Amino acid sequence: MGIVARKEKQKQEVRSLILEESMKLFVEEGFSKVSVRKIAERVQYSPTTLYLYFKDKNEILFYCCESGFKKMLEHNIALGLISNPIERLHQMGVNYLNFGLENPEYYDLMFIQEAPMSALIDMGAGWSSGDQALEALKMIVQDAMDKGVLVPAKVETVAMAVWGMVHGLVSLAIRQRLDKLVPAEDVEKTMHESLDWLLKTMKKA
Amino acid sequence: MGIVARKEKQKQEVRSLILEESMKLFVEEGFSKVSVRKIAERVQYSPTTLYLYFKDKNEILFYCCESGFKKMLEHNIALGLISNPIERLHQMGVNYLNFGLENPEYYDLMFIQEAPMSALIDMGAGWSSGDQALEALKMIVQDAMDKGVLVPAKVETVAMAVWGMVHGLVSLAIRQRLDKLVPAEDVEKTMHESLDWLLKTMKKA
DNA sequence: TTTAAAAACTTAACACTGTTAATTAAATTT
DNA sequence: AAATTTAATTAACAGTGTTAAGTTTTTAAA
Repeated sequence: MGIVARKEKQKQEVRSLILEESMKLFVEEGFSKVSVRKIAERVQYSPTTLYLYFKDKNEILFYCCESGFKKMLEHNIALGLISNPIERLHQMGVNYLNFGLENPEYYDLMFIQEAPMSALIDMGAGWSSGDQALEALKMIVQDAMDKGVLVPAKVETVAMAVWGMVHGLVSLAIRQRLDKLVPAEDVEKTMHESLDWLLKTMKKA
Repeated sequence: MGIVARKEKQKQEVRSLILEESMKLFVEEGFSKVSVRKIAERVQYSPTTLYLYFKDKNEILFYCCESGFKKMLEHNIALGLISNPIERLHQMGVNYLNFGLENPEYYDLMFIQEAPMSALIDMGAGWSSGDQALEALKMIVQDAMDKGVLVPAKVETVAMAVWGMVHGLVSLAIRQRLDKLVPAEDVEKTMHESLDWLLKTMKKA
């Protein structure tokens, strides 16, 4: 069955091509400007052909999202080198803020838009990439408590608090809300100060 | 010039009618389902007539947003009764979480969507309702520091941290992300635990 | 009161959007 | 070479925000 394998490979190549061009498009022009027709034009196929490779637009966005998580995880590779769990958590937060601010379009897709989650439900799949990131967060929090540098509490509660805050900061910044609290030029700095404040505050005295 | 005044009043009545029906529509059917044509049908005008009363759809959404803030401020009236600033801050956070969870469509518009902020820029107006809410937050934080129940820090930093966290929790919940961290039935409870944790943690020992 | 001007509203249209059904073209198997 | 399967396309539906041009209604002036 060498021929059927080759066919399958070709199909995968077209899929990859569609995803690649989709991502280029939405990094260049922004999430809201991405349309099926524009993607189709880029890959030199008719718009309806995309539906032979993906269920719908949401599914395409879902896979773009996955690639965003891959990008994010790359940012966190060096994290393992930091032994102090509080410092590691801090750096993880810094990386999160930076990723969000540097890749607002990806961030939007990964954590704000509902399209990828709708696709997830339709596909009956799991949020594997996201779960991986959350697992890493919980591990660090657990580790910090085990080593006694954090006041004991339910791990999920603290993880949710930390994630909530960094996500809150990034999403408010992306959506032009934080510049209502401090001048636009101070937003990024103050975001980092807020994160510093949280970690200093939650650190066991 | 009683006649010109009456005309102006009539015009305001049509404006109000449009806004009322818009809000009904988007509370009933959700933000994403609201369209100019649907609003027009409800108010029994042609779609293009709405453009005689509002610059564009964003402007309509902006005013709906304003009414959302009014709703939110009502929730916070009883707040003045609480004298302990930490407790007041805590209750403010609880109100925020509840408002978001109970009025996801309004919350979406007020803090997640970019449409109202775009309208703001186009109109050259200020975010008066939002500013009012943020001012209240800053006041409480300042008060808490003055009374020595909070570790001293820059007010904006702490205010941003607190807002960031509650917004993060609500927006992640609304967008179906928090149920990836804890089971769906525990989301609301854990959100409140996270808030409790933050306030307990930041409280001066 | 009739006529001219101004205001209010509508129809038609443009340029988009995601998506489906029917159809044609290409590749593969018989 | 013919039949069958696969791949891709065209046409179309139902919807979106918005603008320009035309119509009706109301007001002001002659």
